[in-house]
Amino acid sequence: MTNKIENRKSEIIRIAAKLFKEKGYSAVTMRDLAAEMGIKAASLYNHIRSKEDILNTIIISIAEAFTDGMKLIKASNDNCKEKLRQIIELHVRLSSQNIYGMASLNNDWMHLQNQQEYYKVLRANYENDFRKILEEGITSGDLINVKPEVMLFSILTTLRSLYLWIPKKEDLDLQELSETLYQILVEGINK
Amino acid sequence: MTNKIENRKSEIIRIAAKLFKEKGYSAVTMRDLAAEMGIKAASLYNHIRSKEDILNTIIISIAEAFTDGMKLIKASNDNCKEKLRQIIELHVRLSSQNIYGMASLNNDWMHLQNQQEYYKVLRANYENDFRKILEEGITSGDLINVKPEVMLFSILTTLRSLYLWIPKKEDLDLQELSETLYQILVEGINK
DNA sequence: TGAGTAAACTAACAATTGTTAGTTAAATAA
DNA sequence: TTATTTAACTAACAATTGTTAGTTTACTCA
Repeated sequence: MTNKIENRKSEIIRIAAKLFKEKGYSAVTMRDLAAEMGIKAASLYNHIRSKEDILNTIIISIAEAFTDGMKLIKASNDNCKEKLRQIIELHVRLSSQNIYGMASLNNDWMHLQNQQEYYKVLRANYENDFRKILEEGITSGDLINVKPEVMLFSILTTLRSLYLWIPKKEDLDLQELSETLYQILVEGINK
Repeated sequence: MTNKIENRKSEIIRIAAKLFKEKGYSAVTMRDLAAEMGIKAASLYNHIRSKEDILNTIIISIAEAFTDGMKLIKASNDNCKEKLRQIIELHVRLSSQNIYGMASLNNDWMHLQNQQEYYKVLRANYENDFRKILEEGITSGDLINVKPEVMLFSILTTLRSLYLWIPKKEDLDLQELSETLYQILVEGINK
């Protein structure tokens, strides 16, 4: 059954993502990964094509999930601030579901070879969609008139770093986190 | 003269930091670095002790600069929001002065060996000082009553990622950037 | 001029890298 | 039972890694 192979492959990719988060893609050897799996390095190749193949799978699947999420938000008729709330929820959800993989997405995309250009297109499109939402908010008067590029940078880097922080809080309610982040990012911390 | 050695050593460290930013510490070989310097790999060792020595120098010097900056801010009698303004200015200044090195500080500290514990102490102290300033602001009623941990995470990750973004804007006035960031991070983007 | 030094070089090293080839043991399907 | 598949193994490879040893070139200063 292809199913069993896929399960084992998924397991390898999950463990690999964990190691990539701890040390970065380049510092993790196939022998490290194999040891963590309790097998020999050569055995990994029964399940995956190459080390880079693992990185491809990790990064592209998450990048496409963000693309899909943004597509839904874009298509809705909600106003700017409601869209921002949904973007925050999207990041909280995907980051909590891919705590390990988000590290590769943020820090190791430059080690992609075949898929690097595709990844960059997805990322650029995502940022453009995000920027447009902010610009609409400024135009409509919902948001303050500040350079949207700085807004985008500020909010997006916070959301992109969630993976570093979510696992530290076991008592964390994700919906509550989304709301707190909305408050801080959109309404500020000033009283 | 020690001066000439130091100059050449500084040059190596600067180029190394640039390469580390592009590919990460582990993916940069001593031959890559030498090629970028126009010399052979073995020649590097007339100036530096080891690859790790380069990383130590890059990371620790910046981490200590942040520690020094925070010490001054802590010691002042300014109120919470004024301290926040100064912290933002500190990050903008040090990030613009160390665009390459900030990447190592953020992403490659785990490859430190001798100095890793020292680095972690500096970082933990910095975060604690930052958190206390936020907690004082909440207590005094200057800031909204939201978990300081989430505030800290949100603001600090934005500031820590400045190095990714500052170089893209050549027309950027750093004082203006600090003010815009203060507005976004403290007062929010909601109108 | 001669001594000392800074900074490059060539050659080599032992260890580690990702990966392939071929084999074997156990589970599954006929 | 027999045949097939899954998933591990051993052994080895060519390339690359950080680093050392020893040498050479060119500049500085007494």
